[in-house]
Amino acid sequence: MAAKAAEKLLIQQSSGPQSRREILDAAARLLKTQGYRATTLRDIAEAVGMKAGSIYYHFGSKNEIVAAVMNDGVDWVFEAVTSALRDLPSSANQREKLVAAIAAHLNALLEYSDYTSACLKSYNDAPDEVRRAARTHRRRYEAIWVKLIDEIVAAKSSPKRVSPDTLRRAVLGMMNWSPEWYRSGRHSIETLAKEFADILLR
Amino acid sequence: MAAKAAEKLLIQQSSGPQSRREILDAAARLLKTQGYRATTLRDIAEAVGMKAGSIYYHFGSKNEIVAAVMNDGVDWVFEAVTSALRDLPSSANQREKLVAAIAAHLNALLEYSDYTSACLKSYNDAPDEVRRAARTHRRRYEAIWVKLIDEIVAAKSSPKRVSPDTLRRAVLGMMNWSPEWYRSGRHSIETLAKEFADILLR
DNA sequence: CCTACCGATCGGTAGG
DNA sequence: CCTACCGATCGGTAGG
Repeated sequence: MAAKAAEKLLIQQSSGPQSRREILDAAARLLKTQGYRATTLRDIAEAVGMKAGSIYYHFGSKNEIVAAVMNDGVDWVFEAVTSALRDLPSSANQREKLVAAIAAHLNALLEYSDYTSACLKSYNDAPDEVRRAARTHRRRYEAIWVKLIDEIVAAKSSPKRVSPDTLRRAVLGMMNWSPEWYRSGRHSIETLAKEFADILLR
Repeated sequence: MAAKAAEKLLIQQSSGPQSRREILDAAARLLKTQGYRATTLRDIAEAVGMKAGSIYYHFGSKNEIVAAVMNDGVDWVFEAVTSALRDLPSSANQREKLVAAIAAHLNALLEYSDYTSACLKSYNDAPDEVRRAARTHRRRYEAIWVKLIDEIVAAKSSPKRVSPDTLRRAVLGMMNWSPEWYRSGRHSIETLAKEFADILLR
């Protein structure tokens, strides 16, 4: 009896880890456009062809889904920028490093990763419990920019009288504001990265 | 009978325009911290010591309140930047104009106007009907920055190879991202404005 | 993984 | 300006 019930469950559900990822993909896509409050479990369920209650077979709560999306989103852009810097020749100068980092960040945010843009869009509206979970990831990512900008300032490649904190906040602001105006196809991320670097460097 | 009912109404309500403005003030304060979806009519009503249904004595809908806040918020920062530029001596150079405009914008966004920050926070989550109403105001405001940045680029005071569009989006991004990290008292808007201008100018 | 449902809350309305 | 209420919708649960 119990075995038969278990068998029935196996037929009704898709392969476990796969639908988990499908749910996160759908949630990321909805979160990046609608934000935390407007994205309902019913929206997510419908996007993956499920009923609302079935989501709880894969996740314990809406916030667990949102937290997973946000953490993955930060980790994704962390990996993108880290590997972009790692792939640079050791002869690369400050400007080339900065352009590579900006391009990788913009690419994750604007083209590649619904997860990264979902995090940016939803972070401030998510409850404290979710934000606390994401904070560790965010700090790890921001450390990349602290180091990069500090190096630039130390090498006197940045404008005089501008503190490292302000310079870092400026570049993050320029980049993270871009979803407000960027249109895929109409703008080139490589060109934007070079322009942003030209603004920031002396 | 009808006169007596009207008299009773007059006793129960505060003076009309005043509570209208109180409602908008409360809505602006809630919208700037919680955003469009999380700000409920019950929140707004409670903040002004009313019951939820009574709000409809002053406004036709939640969206009417939100639209009024957003339009006022853009008009406020428009006036702040316009008068800051007007008050400059005619001998003012590009850098002084840019610093004045940035300081006025940051001041409205970070210190003075709940309405301006409410608009920034809520615009993307508000329904189309509200955004359409605000769009006219936003375009009028953005025209200030188009003109200012175009003048700077024409005077060759900006970095080479950076288009006016990108330079304008960069400064707006730097400024509009500031609510993410700015802490009143710990940062000086005057200092920030000068640093931002130093980043943007050659 | 679905059906059926719960309590809470939302924007808004009727009637006074 | 309040009381009392409406239909819709939310996150979440029980039971299969």
